Amino acid sequence: MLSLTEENYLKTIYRLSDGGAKAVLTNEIADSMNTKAASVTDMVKKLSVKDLISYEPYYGVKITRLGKNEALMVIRKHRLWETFLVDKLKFSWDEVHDVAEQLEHIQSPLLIEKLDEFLGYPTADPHGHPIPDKNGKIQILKQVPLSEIALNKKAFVRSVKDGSSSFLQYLSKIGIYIGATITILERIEFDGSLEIVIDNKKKVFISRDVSENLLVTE
Amino acid sequence: MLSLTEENYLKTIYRLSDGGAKAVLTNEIADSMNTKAASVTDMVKKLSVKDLISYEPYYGVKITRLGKNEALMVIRKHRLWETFLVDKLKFSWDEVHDVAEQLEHIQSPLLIEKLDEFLGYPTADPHGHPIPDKNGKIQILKQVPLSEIALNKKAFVRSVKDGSSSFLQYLSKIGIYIGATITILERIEFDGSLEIVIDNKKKVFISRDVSENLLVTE
DNA sequence: ATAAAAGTTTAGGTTAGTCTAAAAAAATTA
DNA sequence: TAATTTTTTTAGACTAACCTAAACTTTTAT
Ligand SMILES: [Mn+2]
Ligand SMILES: [Mn+2]
Ligand SMILES: [Mn+2]
Ligand SMILES: [Mn+2]
Repeated sequence: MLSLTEENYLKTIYRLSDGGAKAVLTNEIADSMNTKAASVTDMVKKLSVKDLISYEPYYGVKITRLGKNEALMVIRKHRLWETFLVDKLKFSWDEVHDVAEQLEHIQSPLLIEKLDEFLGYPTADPHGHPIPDKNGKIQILKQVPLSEIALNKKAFVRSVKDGSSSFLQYLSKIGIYIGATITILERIEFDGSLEIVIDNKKKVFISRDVSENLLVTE
Repeated sequence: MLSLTEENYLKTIYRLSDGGAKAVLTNEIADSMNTKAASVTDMVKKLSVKDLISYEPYYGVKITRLGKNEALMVIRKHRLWETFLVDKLKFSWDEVHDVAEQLEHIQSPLLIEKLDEFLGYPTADPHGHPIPDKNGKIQILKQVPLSEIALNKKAFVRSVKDGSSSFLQYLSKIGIYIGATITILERIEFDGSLEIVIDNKKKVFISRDVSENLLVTE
């Protein structure tokens, strides 16, 4: 069984490698986890011995099938718990991440099975992120940043790229939520900001940065 | 903030001291936690510095008001989680303890507040044990072991003294649950075992040991 | 192609929590 | 009361996860 720390490393490596596609460098992991490169080197050696990643000194690490599966199970737990917190306990979507970061490490297959059932086998968490099923299968929806949508085309908000509290709180404040309808009225040449209308009702201006972190479908 | 280990020590000391009443010896703690006396000595020094217990070498430890409150908050979390697992996720009462042992260490006052509300502010867990409120107040019900009840008097099962899986599974098997009605038909002189009738329907024999671990009210 | 810079690993330490074995204190027994 | 046994503490070590500083590779720049 993996330690809390090992689980966190695997999750980070999985994310930084874009789901196992590319190799990840020591410093990337260190930056992402707020640790030092020397600590990362120690840990990747450990994970390597357990066949969760393959590690070649100076060349970074690649996650193995085994490691990928472990990472997906942690992500599954994280997102199921976030869904529980929002759907059942009435947390707002900007309050759940830190608590889920703790809950994701609870070890009990039965608990996750029953939680999943209790929630009605959800396929996405409160931020629109897909929830892997018990076999690690993820339902992938092709989404694009709002910034790439043409003028006057209706788009539906599906997920957020950045899940930080401040971003989520800002979205709530201006009336954007998962499922909202957005139409771009004007694209400002100068800074790439957009004038949009939300749910055919509310007109607001959003920065390029915001539009790039909103993923939508047409 | 307390570590998981510190929380577990405090909970154990609280329990072994009968809620703070009496002093607890090093070896009692060691036995109860499956550690060694030397480890306990180290930890009680640490807890003592934090004013959670008072410790005099060779004389055992007494829990302070502060330590008692911390212990009660861990117990509160443990019992709320057990209630959640049984009431919402449909765990059976013999499956919840080990998972709650993990969940009790999640740090989030908001989570516990919302969980309590979601469960309808329960006052007892699935084993009939009282749930401290957010101020640490416990509702005490005077209960007696079934072994002390007179013949042919109706008694209601309120809680179990022993919460082990095997005991709980046995109770379920013979039809005893929290709230069940029990009447003693005969007390066997030889070994103190009892012939009882459950819910005015089912007659069974139970050992003295079982009758001493069932707490009832008349 | 060599020197400088950047990135990574190694060496050696720290802390929390654990252990065993030895020393010390308290309790029990003769 | 003195000897023995039991309990507790101290001393010294171990592991997981972290750190800083130094050494070593790899990359980039001259
Ligand atoms: Mn999250
Ligand atoms: Mn985590
Ligand atoms: Mn329990
Ligand atoms: Mn615990």
